[in-house]
Amino acid sequence: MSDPETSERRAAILAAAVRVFAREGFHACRVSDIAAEAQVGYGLVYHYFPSKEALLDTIFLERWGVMLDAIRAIDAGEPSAREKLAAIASFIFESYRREPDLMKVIIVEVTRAANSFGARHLDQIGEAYALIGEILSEAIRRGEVRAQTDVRFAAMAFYGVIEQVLTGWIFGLLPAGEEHFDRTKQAAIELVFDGLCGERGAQRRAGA
Amino acid sequence: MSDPETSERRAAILAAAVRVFAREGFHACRVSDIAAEAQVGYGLVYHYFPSKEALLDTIFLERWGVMLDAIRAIDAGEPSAREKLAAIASFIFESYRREPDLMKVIIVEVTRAANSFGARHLDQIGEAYALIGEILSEAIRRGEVRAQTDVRFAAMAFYGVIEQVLTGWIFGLLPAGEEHFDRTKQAAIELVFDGLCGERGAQRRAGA
Amino acid sequence: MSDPETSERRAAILAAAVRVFAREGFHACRVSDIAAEAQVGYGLVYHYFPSKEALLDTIFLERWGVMLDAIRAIDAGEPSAREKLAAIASFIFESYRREPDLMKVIIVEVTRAANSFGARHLDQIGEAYALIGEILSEAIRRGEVRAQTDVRFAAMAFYGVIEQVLTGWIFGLLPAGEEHFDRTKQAAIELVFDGLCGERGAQRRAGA
Amino acid sequence: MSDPETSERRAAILAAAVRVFAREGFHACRVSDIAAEAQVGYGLVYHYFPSKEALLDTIFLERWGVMLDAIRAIDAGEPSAREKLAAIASFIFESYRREPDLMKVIIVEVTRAANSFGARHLDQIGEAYALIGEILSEAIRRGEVRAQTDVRFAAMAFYGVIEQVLTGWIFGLLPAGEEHFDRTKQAAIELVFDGLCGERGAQRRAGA
DNA sequence: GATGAATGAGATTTCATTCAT
DNA sequence: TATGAATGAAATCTCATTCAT
Repeated sequence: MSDPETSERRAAILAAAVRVFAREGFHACRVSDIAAEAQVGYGLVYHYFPSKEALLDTIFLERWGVMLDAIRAIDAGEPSAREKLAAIASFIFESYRREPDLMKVIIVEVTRAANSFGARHLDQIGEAYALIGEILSEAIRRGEVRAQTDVRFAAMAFYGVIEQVLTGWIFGLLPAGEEHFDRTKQAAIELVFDGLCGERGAQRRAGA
Repeated sequence: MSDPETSERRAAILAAAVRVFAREGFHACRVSDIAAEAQVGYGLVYHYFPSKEALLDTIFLERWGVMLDAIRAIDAGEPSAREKLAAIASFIFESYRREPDLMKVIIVEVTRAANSFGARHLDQIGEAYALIGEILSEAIRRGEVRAQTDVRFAAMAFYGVIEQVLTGWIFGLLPAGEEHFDRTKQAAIELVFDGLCGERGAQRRAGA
Repeated sequence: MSDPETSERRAAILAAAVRVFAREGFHACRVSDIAAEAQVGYGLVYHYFPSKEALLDTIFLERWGVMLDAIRAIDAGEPSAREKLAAIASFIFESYRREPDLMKVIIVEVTRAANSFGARHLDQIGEAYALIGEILSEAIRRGEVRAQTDVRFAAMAFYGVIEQVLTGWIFGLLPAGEEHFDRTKQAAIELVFDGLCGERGAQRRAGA
Repeated sequence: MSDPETSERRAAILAAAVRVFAREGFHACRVSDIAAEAQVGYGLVYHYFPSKEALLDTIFLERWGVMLDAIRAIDAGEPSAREKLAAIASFIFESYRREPDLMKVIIVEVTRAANSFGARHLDQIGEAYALIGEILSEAIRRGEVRAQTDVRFAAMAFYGVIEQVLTGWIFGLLPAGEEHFDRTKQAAIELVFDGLCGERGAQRRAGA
């Protein structure tokens, strides 16, 4: 109860920070905006977090950790690489559907911020690519995926497709309604596995 | 010669801004850093540009315009969609090879900056996706690409793969030596057209 | 026992404040540092003292009162001015030997702090000079000290010598080991009474 | 002219800082008070000085350097130790007469500030004592001063007498009018050389 | 054109103090 | 008594921008 890590107010500040970072951007917003959004005095923000940066670090680390765990669980649970990647894409798209602000903050403020937070959390970011890469390596061994595939490239490409779709949603360049999530997830998997002109993959799925 | 748009000093300031934005980030750097990099007094920056933001706007608009022109030219010149997209990927990778700082700035500071420059230049950014989308629409009509493909999605996915590779180079997560540019370009096209498990595409190219 | 003035915790807080003020300085330290040093919650500091300033006021007033009492007792008890001043110097040096932190705080944070605590406690500080001055006035009447001596000046000079020695110890500019206390006390009295070149005084004492 | 070290505005800021530090104390005053006193925007303070602390450092170092130079010159120029110390006392008292605020700042905020500026400038402060100590060592060799004198102690005591007189003036505990400077200087030298009861020294001077 | 001194709004952060428990 | 979460005034410092030269 008195553990500061589980304080309700702390959680409220974190949630407010997500909304404010998403709405105004990390650099454009002020700590007092976050405090106001959380309906607390802004001194309390500094009671729980040493700095504005620490807020974003905490948000990212917590969420990214959840994603890494999810990827590991998927890797352990699903049978084929195709289903694994589909599950990963599902998880990320579902994350966006449920918490678009959080995903926006992670992508816009961390994942591409090569000069600040991205550089700081490179290990965490790279870990995601590595996990996806391992799934692909295994798929090559099983014959699921072409042998000559560059695993590292393919992992990044797969993640790039997903992140770009998210970016499209964030910017309003791609329709984001409920009905699109599933279709887009399917399309992403199809693209990565079968390509734009691969009838075989399409047929295989049609027959299934 | 006396056209302020073509002044040598102006160009030096712009080039310096690219280097400094790439090195330190737009928010972290100071106008005086840019002036120092350009070896001019920082008052001169304000002689040529109304604000720090205008520098980044200018950098982005100029370069993005060149890219849009290139895409249009490629669209007009190449025979097949595959070759068109290959040429576009080539152009972008080549741009990075020649001017990595410039591309880093565009991707990191503009293209994903949903709350600031990205939002400001959404029309320009969207135009690129639209052009790629048109290439794909045409390809569907010609039967080059599966009919059921969601063109908007596919355009973003294609660009997402490219941007992610660039991001990998920027972060040092992907090997960036000279020899990788071509191979990666090929892999990107192959992935998008043939997918990870499409032998047909690979064979087709092997036979060519 | 239940008198808040004599509470054990209160005393612990006061003692902790002395250590912390001595170690970090009044301005540089935080109330929570004092509470941590006293091993109490920092709310308790405010239970016993109305403010951080009140802590220093209490420390100073308490100790300075002890010193004034001691001076008065010495004045009443010792026969000659020389012995009186020697006893005063002894008392102060002894105070530093036993409680260097306390004396450091009094000198550094109060006695010379012309814009804050020094000004606030000017009456108390001046009282010490006045008492010493009275001893010297009496000594002049008795012929112990030169008639033309400016008593106020001499009192301050005497105290100045003592305080400077303490400052030297505080800063580590003067050797502060046990063996130096007595020697320094003698030297201070000799200097004030006999000066640097007065053999007579030295001889007189040697003969005694 | 354009040397920032000799800028008029910079000098105005420094002079204003002296007045404000003297009037309100280093900790109690705000940088904006200094800027207002100097009649400049407070950004300019940071144009010339990196921090509020740097202002005090600069003030101290500049002035203390002048004093050390003066002491060295006096050491080289005067014949006897008595005259040397008299000249040093003169110089310091004269400094206070001409620039009481400056001397107040140096004594109150630096020379006794064991936890902040005093500690930072200990070398400079100690150098003054060392120079005075050398004068006394030489005086012992020449027989001017008792052989058994502890030089380090005596140097600090001498300086302590002077500083205490200054403190008395600062606090208004000692009369500070023009006519007192000379008398006090004489008294300080007499005290240190002849002591409170040394007729010999007094006679010697009376006869001179 | 070119410079950099000058400005001041505004941001982060600290920490003495209050107060509910 | 005792605690420490909560508050917010206030301080330092940064830096984009202006402007006199």
